[in-house]
Amino acid sequence: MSRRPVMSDVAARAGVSHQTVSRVLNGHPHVSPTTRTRVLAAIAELGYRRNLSARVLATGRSNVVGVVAQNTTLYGPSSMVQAIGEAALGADLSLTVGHVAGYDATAASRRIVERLVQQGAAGLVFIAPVDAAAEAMRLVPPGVPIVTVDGLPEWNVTNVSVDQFAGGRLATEHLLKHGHRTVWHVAGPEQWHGSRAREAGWRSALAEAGAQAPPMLRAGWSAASGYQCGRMLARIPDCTAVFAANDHVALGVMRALAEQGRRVPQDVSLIGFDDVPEAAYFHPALTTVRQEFADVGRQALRLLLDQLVAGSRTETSALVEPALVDRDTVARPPDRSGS
Amino acid sequence: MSRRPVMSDVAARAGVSHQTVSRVLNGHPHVSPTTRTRVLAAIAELGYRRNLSARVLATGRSNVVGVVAQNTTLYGPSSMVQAIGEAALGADLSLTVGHVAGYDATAASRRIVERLVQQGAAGLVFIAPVDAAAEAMRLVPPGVPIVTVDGLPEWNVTNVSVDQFAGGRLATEHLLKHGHRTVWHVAGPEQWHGSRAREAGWRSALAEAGAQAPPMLRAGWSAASGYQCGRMLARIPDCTAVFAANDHVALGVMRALAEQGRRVPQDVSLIGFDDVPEAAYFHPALTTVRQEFADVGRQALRLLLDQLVAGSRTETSALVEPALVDRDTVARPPDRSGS
DNA sequence: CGCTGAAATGTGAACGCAAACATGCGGGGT
DNA sequence: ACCCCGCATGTTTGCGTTCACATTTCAGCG
Repeated sequence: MSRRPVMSDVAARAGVSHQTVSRVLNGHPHVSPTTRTRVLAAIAELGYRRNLSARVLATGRSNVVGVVAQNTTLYGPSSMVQAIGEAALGADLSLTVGHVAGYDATAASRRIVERLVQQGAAGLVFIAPVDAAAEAMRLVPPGVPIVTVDGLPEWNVTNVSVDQFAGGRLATEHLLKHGHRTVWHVAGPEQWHGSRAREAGWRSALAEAGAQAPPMLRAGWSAASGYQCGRMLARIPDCTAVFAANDHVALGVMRALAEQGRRVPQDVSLIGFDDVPEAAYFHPALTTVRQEFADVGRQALRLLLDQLVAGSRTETSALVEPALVDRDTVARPPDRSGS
Repeated sequence: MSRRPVMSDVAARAGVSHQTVSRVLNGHPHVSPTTRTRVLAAIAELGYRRNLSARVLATGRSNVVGVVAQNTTLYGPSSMVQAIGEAALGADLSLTVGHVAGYDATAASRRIVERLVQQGAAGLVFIAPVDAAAEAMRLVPPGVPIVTVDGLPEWNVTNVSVDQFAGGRLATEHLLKHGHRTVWHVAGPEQWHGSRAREAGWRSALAEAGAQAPPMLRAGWSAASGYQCGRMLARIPDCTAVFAANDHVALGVMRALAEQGRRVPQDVSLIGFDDVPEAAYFHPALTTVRQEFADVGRQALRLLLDQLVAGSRTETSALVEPALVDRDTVARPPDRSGS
């Protein structure tokens, strides 16, 4: 018989009933040690694996949590997925990650959510830095707990994000503190909640210092788009301080600046966001605002777990504080007056 | 009733039998148009989703493929996972990704494989750039198709990888062609098959050109480790050409070189590997060997699909050719003789 | 007008497991 | 000696679906 062995095969081999096998498998009490070892031996000999579908069907419970993620090639999202994965393993949960492809995020998200729900996912984590996820979230049946990462407060679900507003302020204040009159901002894609929050933080810090906000440039998350913006900035003599959407954008800006002969940080100060591992090795080493992505992932899973045991959706939230990492790309502005 | 609706609920509502509902759901013939629309309406009204566990249990078939991946925060692995995910969505397969955490790769891989098998995965993709995966692979029951990515030929399973040996040769030859007497190599972690293959390619090209291989330095994949190696290299006046394990290592090397006042490419030529998106914006722009990760992912899924329809394991393999991307970090060696 | 057969629909079982309930067995208290 | 209780184990049922087969309906044809 080449068919995969089932519980009754094991039972027959061990000379017990299938229920005893079940008990051994689930660590139930009231199984004598000798029987247990006999059953275990039979399992090993047959190479038996229990059928999870049957188990889920019988119990009505599944310990798989679904993750809906997109842009998983980016450092942030991939770090979070990784962290969620590790945390899940620790909590004895299984993880199904749906990777939303780029072309049609809404349709793809839907399909993925549909699959996850049909699979009986016990809970869902949405890495939802853009609005596309919100719509797919509505497909989730009411009973299933949800946690969003980088979601919006008005979605009324448990959410965890880095406090990007605070991060934007931090970056801007740091530059201001060095004596820059104002700070330019190369923002990330406007669909991303994080970009908007950072922008708001930037404006807030500027306003608080009584500085006027220069026009904002719009980049993507890529070095390429940063480079484009950098070429513009390099032509603006007034521009002595730049807050970039993320580290890769900062890299692009830095490159463009260098090509135009503007030195960082002597002529222009620059600050990034994320603190990707290689940022410390840019030339010069990038001053940036660090996001603890792994921490976000862990908290997300913890909040999901809370809901799982509570048995219903709640709406607590967590904010992770970013931290400034001071390296070599921020200095005092060039002394224009020659004092 | 707050219980999730099941097929018979839909059937009752539509005034048909549960089997007719099933037929509609599965697109079977012999259902009259009017009944079909009635059933569809009932499904919509009730918000019915079919229970995938029950379906898998009944059919014995599952259309989920498992992916076992590690180091998913790295650009390469994450790109491949993403590509596999997109391809799977296109083939109407569901993907369960197990992310192996760093600390104990072997144990974690095992647990993940175990889960995937119990879940009834139809096939498995192992992103197996290190040996830890091989052991976990043995846990997979014989009937389940396997494809490895970056696996070893001696594992005797279908494998797809980038031809890293060719890549190593490509890089080395490119430097040699510019007149360098020899090429230094900062290698990646020796557990990774890719590192070893690149190293072999490097040695092969050197031997073919009659150049003597200088001692090899060992880095990780990180810019930090590249920096450490770069500090050594910067002190060696003979060293005019360096082939780095990957782009981030190259970045670290470049940084160390710059700190010691050795210019790239005037004093030292440098070549990376991978072509990460930001490599073009390093300063100077990095010459590198491009790996088409997405292509690898797609091919992996295609080969798995082939096995799925064939119904058994096969041992075909695919090799993806890397390509040299010529940018600004390679030049002729400095003219020592002063000619 | 009744017969044939295909189309449309229904019925019962099976998938592999766990939960609830049932049974047998032995030992301690009175 | 009796009963009761707790441990170890077996039996039955049901989870939600699909599959194989049974049944009904209805059109077409001799």
